[in-house]
Amino acid sequence: MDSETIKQIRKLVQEYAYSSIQMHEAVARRAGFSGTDHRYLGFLIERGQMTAGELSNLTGLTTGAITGLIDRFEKKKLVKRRFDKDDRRKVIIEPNIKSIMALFEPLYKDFRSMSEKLTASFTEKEIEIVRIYLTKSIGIMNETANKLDNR
Amino acid sequence: MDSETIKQIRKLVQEYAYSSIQMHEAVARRAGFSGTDHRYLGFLIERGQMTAGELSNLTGLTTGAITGLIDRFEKKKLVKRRFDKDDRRKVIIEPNIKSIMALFEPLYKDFRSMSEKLTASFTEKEIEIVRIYLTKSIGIMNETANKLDNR
DNA sequence: TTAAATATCTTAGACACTAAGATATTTAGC
DNA sequence: GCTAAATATCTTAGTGTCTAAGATATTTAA
Repeated sequence: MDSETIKQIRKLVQEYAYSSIQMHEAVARRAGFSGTDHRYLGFLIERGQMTAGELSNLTGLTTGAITGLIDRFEKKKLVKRRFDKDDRRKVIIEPNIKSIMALFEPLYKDFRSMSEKLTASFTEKEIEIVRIYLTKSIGIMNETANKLDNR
Repeated sequence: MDSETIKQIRKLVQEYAYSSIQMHEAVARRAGFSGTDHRYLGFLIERGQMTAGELSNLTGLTTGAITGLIDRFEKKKLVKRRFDKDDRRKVIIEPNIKSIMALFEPLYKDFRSMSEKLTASFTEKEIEIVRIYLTKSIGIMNETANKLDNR
C-alpha cells in the first residue's frame, strides 16, 4: 500500500469527522438544542434506557450535570424518570423514542435519502468492503477513547 | 441493493459518528480542553489561518464568543492574532501548527497507527471504494449542514 | 468629506458545568 | 436485626462560555 494513499485516507477520515460533527451541530441548532444535548439524546436512542450513573460514565459528565440534563429532557417530554424497582437509589431514564424521532427525523430526512442513494450506488461486494472498513474503524475509535479515559 | 443492507449501513454510519465524537471528546479532556475548543483548533489546523469572522461563520458562534475563544488559545500560545495588512479591521488567526500538533499528536498516536494498519490491510482497489464512499459522504453531510444553516 | 457598512471587541445576563456536600437507599459486618 | 460504610442521585455555590446588544475602529461609497 502506497504511503501517499494512506495519508490521503487519513486526511479524508479527518474531514469526514469534522463534516459529521458540523452536520450534527446544525441539526441540534435547528431542533433548538444548545450545545451537546443532541448527542446525549442520540446515546439514549442508540442504547435505550439507562441509569443516570451510566449516562454520566458514558458522557464523562458529573452526576450533577446529568441531573440537569435529565431535567431539561423531561421538561420537553423527551424522556421519563423512573426508579429502579430493585434498587430505588437508581434513576432509570426512559427515552421517549417516538417524540425524539419526531423531533429529529424531519431534519435528517434529506440526509438519509441521499445516503441511501449513495449506498445503493455500490455493488453488494463493494458495500461489503465499506461495511468492514466502518466496523473496524468503530472498534479502533472505541478502543482509543476507552484507553484515553483509563477504562 | 437489499433494503436490509441499506439499513445496516445506516446504523453503522450512525455508530461511527458517535464513536468518532466520543474519541474526540476523550482527546479533548486529556488535552485539558473544556467543551468544544478541541474541535475549533481542528478547524484551524485543517483550513489554516483565517479571520475571526470566518471562524464565526464556520462554527456558528457569535463574534463575541470568537473573541473569547481566540483569547483562550492565545493565552496557551496555540494561535497568534495579526491584523490584516489590507484591512486593519480584520483579525487574522494564525494557528501555531507545531504547538497544536505537539499537544494532540501523542494522544492520537495509537489511533493513527491502528488506522494506518487498517487501511494497509485493504487492496488498492478496495481502498479506492472506501475513498469514494468517504468523499461522497462528506459531500452529502456538508450539503445537509449548509441547507440547515440556510447557506 | 461624511454617512453607511463592516469587522471585531466589550459588557451584562443566561445557562450548563464542576466540586463538594446532602439525602436516600442498599450492602456488609457484627 | 442493627449500624457503618458504600452507592446513586440531587442540591448548591461558584466558574466559564455563550448570546444579544451596543461600542469602537476601519473601510467603502455617495
